[in-house]
Amino acid sequence: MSNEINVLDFNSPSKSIKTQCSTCSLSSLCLPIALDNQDLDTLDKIIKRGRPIQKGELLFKQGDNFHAVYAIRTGAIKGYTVAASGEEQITGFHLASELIGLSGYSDEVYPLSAKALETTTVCELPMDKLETLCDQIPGLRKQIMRNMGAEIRQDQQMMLQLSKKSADERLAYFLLELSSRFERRGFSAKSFRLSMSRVDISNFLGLAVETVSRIFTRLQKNGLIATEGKEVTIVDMPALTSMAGNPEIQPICSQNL
Amino acid sequence: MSNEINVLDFNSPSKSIKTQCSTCSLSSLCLPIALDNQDLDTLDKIIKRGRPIQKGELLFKQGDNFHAVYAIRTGAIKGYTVAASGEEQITGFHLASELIGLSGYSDEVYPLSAKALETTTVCELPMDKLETLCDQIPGLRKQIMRNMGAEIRQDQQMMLQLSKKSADERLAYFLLELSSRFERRGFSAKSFRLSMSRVDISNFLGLAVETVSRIFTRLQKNGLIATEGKEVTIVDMPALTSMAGNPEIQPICSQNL
DNA sequence: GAGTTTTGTTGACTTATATCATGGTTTTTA
DNA sequence: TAAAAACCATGATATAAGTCAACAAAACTC
Repeated sequence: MSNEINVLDFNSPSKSIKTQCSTCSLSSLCLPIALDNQDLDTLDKIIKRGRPIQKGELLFKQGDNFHAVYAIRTGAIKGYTVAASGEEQITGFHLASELIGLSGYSDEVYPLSAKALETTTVCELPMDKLETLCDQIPGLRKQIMRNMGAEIRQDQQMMLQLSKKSADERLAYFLLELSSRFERRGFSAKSFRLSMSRVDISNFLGLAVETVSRIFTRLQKNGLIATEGKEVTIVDMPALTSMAGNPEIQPICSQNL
Repeated sequence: MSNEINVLDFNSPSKSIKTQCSTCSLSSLCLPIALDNQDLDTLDKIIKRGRPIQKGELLFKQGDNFHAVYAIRTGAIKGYTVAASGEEQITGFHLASELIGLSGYSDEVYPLSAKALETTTVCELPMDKLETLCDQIPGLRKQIMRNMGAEIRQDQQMMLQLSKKSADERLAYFLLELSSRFERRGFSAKSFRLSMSRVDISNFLGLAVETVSRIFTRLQKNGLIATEGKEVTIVDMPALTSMAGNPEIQPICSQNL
């Protein structure tokens, strides 16, 4: 079973484990970007590669003890917070090569839950080990702090979207932002699959599902996009961009959180 | 002039500088919380204490080269991002003992501007020096990462507010959150001065000024608060709390960003 | 692969909040 | 300290987006 192979990988000699990270197609996007071979090797040793988590399963739950951060290898994760009153707010969608969980750092517990949108595999970085490494490898510490900085920047960008932009602008922004993230990963910027439901999108954007649905329909009628279920094709990129109101889409950064 | 005295302080022998941090009334809230005397001393040496900045002055500007983070000693700062389209979004108000600027870490430039809401004094922590210290003092590194984690958590909390809560709930939340931050600093939780304008509040909360104004008036009529200009007194704390919809106000953390 | 559940679309109607307009305060500046 | 500017309050009106309702189309499940 692949499960056992993973476990074996984890316990095999460092050389073969190192191959894992250094041959990983995400290596230029994921954490090790600034690390030399020896540091990579050291990092490799602490990474746990477990069985894939299925759609709907939780990677961690709001309030859980903060014990690890996760790098997504394949699949997609949604992060969401639940208010005391029960309202849920999706705080972000996380794709392959992105890190999730660092916000647990401040409180020793995760302030959000993370749920798989499809079958997903992750690299688990246990905090106790990562802490030690951070103090040994300055490059790693920097990389992680950059990551956190990027998340702050992005969340604040989202605050602007939520409080100042119209429904149209928000959805256009959402599509463009996804497009740019797929492109960075070597996928098509024009055609991709939305792994999240319309409900998830509407929740994330602070809109009603019906509104999102209507905008999707209108975008199609106006020839800006084409959709077939969850498959989206951007037909008129300039028009979509102008509809988003000239957004700053991910202004260069080592990580898209 | 006080300006020169500050410069002198900065260049005086370490013992006297150390006194600065260790006698600072904010020391239990600010960065050094987890540091022993020797580490405190080391940290002290890199801190620049410049002249106060006046109301309306910028501490740094969006796009500026990221060269320092700032701990606020007295006064208040607003942080805000400006979209390409010109809309401004206030991302947070920062009070004494809080840190600002860490989000610049990811991009080498500040992704927001920071403007003084009143005359404000800050401790400047130059990044080049702070970087080095982070690699020498694990406690300092942890403290800063906690800080960043807290800011992420808080921004995501704000996303929920902006996308799921009514105008009433947002304003109630805002007042309670400020109240709790003042209390942590040893000030009254019931009575405090809003250093920001109604326009700033409305911008932060994603509302029109008029809406904020009306809610202030209504809260007074209903006996939940009393106001006199920018002075606010919370009269019926339970009612205000229930109006906010049982929010989680700052669930314990070493830093309020 | 028929039935059940979830997800998505569309229309009619409502509502919370924005906008516009005006006047009164407070603060700043000259 | 008078004039200007910025800030705050309140009413009347408009509108973007929410809610409710009904149905269509996927996606599970037994």
